[in-house]
Amino acid sequence: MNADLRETPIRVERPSKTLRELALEKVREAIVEGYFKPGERLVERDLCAQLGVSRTIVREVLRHLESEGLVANLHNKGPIVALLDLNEAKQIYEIRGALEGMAARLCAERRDPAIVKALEASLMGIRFSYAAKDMAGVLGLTNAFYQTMFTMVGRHVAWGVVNLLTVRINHLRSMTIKTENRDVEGPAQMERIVEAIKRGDGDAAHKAALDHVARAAAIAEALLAAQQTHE
Amino acid sequence: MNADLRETPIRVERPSKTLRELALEKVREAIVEGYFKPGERLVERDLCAQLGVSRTIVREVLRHLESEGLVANLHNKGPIVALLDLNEAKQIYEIRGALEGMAARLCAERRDPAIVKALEASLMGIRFSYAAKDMAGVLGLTNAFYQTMFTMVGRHVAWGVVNLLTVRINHLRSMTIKTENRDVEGPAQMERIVEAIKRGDGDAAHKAALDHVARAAAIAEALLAAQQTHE
DNA sequence: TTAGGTCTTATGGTATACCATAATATTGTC
DNA sequence: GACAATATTATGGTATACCATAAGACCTAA
Repeated sequence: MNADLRETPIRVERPSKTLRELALEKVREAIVEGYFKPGERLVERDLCAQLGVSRTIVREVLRHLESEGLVANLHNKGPIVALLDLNEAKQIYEIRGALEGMAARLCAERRDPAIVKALEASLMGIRFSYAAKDMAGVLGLTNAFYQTMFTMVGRHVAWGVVNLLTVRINHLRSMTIKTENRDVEGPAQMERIVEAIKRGDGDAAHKAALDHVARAAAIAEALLAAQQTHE
Repeated sequence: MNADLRETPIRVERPSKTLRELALEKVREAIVEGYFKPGERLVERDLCAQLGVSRTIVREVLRHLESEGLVANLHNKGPIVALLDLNEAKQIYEIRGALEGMAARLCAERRDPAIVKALEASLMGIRFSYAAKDMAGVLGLTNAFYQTMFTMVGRHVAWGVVNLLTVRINHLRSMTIKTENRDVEGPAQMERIVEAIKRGDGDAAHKAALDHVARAAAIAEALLAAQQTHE
């Protein structure tokens, strides 16, 4: 079927999602949003009761999330929500820096006004969400910002990698975006990325992206350190 | 139990692997080694018969491999060994470049003779394997080379990412290492990485790592192009 | 009160059953 | 021989059963 027919109004709809797919989304979101906390046991029979599905579904969901790094399976403890120590968090920020820097550079070199427009739209939405104190919106739109960066230069594999890693530090991210002055500083840093992309400066875009992630990593490190001090 | 007792000689050994863990290793290896070919259907009942396990085990293994990107699950086709097109392969090489470049730089900056020694040992083994026409050895030791680079600077998360991606292009890699002159050129390029690390030159190590991956990507692209021409 | 032994329960590992639907094979008609 | 209709088989989706073992509760003796 050529491209012309792909969008035809008579096209048969994609089948509904399986129970397993729905359950996977639910559990992943419950972990990412903090409903299930790091270190918390994920007892199969409890999940069955909560989700209203069989153990087959639950086990398959757990296998998937294990592979994604969101769940850890310990031989004498059963599955738990994966913990994330400071060292791992730092490494994740570092990898993001390497890949987001690469994507920013490619965006700048592409010299496509559509990219700039899309990024500016996301950034505007981020500012708006901050103003409305909508932190879920801030996170979601920040994801959209980066997804735009990666996908508009055709890097969906790298986006997949970044996405998987970012999900693992979502709790940290939801903390860093709330720190004092981050509502101003964060968007300002992202604007520097966009400006560099706008003027086609690959090096500057790369550096701005690295700086932004490095700053977020520093804030996360301070938060984790404070958290351990208070315990 | 404090750290002193953790390494005690009376410590109880870790339990044997579950059937699922064993099956996962088998299927992953069968895919990576080419026993199951890209695009080939992975019929659950067939896998049960081949592995000698129940559908529960097989399904959980498939879920895991799906998450790793080695298996694709299509709604009207069932699970298949994931195909890899040229575009995705190129992106994987690019990501490897970004991360391996980062690791090489960190190795150089660490200025640790143990790193150089370990890398030289892997490289020697690679050369020896080439001489013995042991391609499995070449692949394995190349993995060891990079695993050393990442883990000796404490980047196990990045190594995990690179490993997952590399597994997806293993078939391509087993082809690129066999191309004419690659037995000389490959190790020579890797030696440039090691030399830069030895003299503590981060920029040079970074560049050498990027060059090496870029060259491998170019060879892979040529191979894929030739493959499509012959079809 | 503590420690050891015993009993009970919780839980993950693994297998199998059943169903719905898609795919394939077969049959009949033109 | 081609095509449509029908029957059969293959296959993934999902649930449940059963087991072994670990964890926890409880009891008893010192």
